Amino acid sequence: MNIKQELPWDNPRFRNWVAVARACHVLERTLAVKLAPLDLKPAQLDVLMNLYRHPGMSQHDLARRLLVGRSNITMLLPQLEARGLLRREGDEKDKRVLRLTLTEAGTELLMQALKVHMALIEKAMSQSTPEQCDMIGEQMRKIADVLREA
Amino acid sequence: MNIKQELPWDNPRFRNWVAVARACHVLERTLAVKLAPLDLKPAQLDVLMNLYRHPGMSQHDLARRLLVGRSNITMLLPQLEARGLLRREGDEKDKRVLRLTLTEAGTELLMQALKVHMALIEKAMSQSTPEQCDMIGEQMRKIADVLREA
DNA sequence: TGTTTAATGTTCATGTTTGAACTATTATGT
DNA sequence: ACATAATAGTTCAAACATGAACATTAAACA
Repeated sequence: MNIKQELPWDNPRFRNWVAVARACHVLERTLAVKLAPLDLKPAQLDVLMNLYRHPGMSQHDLARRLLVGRSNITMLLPQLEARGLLRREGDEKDKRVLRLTLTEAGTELLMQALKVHMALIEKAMSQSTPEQCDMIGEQMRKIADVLREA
Repeated sequence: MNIKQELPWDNPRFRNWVAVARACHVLERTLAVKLAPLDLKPAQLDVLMNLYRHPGMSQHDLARRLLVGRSNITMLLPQLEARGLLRREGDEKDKRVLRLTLTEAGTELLMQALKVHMALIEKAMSQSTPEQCDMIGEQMRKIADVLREA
């Protein structure tokens, strides 16, 4: 039983990744608080953002983009649909799929939420130079790619 | 109604932060899968890690470190205690607080889990140079600091 | 064509997270 | 000392996420 392996805390990659995870966590929690006045949760904002950028998405596509299960989407959408923020319409060619689109009200609310989200991110990343910021984004995209193959 | 504000997707800080959040999400999900053989969830691993580094912590301190509510800790600990991974002992001086420490078995399991966690992080960050990696960690710590005051 | 396989979305049972109300204990202030 | 505040931990109900099993529809292929 070799307990005395090299401890991760001595490893820069480990320590630095822990910092990434913490920053993510803190920002997510802060965002939840700031979105509360709009009666919107971060997960719901993610839905609206994706529908704005990719109108006509299926629920399956949305689930894959959000990295959650399909059932999660099924549970999530009715609330938003009931609030008139999005529409679900059956696809003509493939009767299995439901096509998702934002309504006017959904777009409107999204824009308000984006102001909040944007302001928070601006504040968070205001310490980084544009070059640092771009480098971070580049590395993170690589990480996501590497892991999706894992 | 000025819908045509500058859209966040044109903003480098926004796009890059989205990449950070995605990378975090993917790594967390992957970690959950890889920890499954040890019958351990990421949240539980976080507990063990913190107790290893800060033996004798109170539940309140642990909750603050993990950025979760106190009740979460109350729900989380009994499972780990029942598995003999940690001990909860009342403080002598302040009868309100419970002091937490890892058992031998807890330390043992933690070491195994850390190997898994470490390997995953190594793989994820293998694309970054040490300088890039340190820079990322540094920026993320700044972000956490900035937001905790928000 | 007819049969098998795969894909989409839903349902449901399970486990997790959260915040508010509560108990017990300690600190503060008069 | 005594009343008031604050703190540590628990309980509980509600919100949320997850994965397996299911129904419906489409694709593959014999």
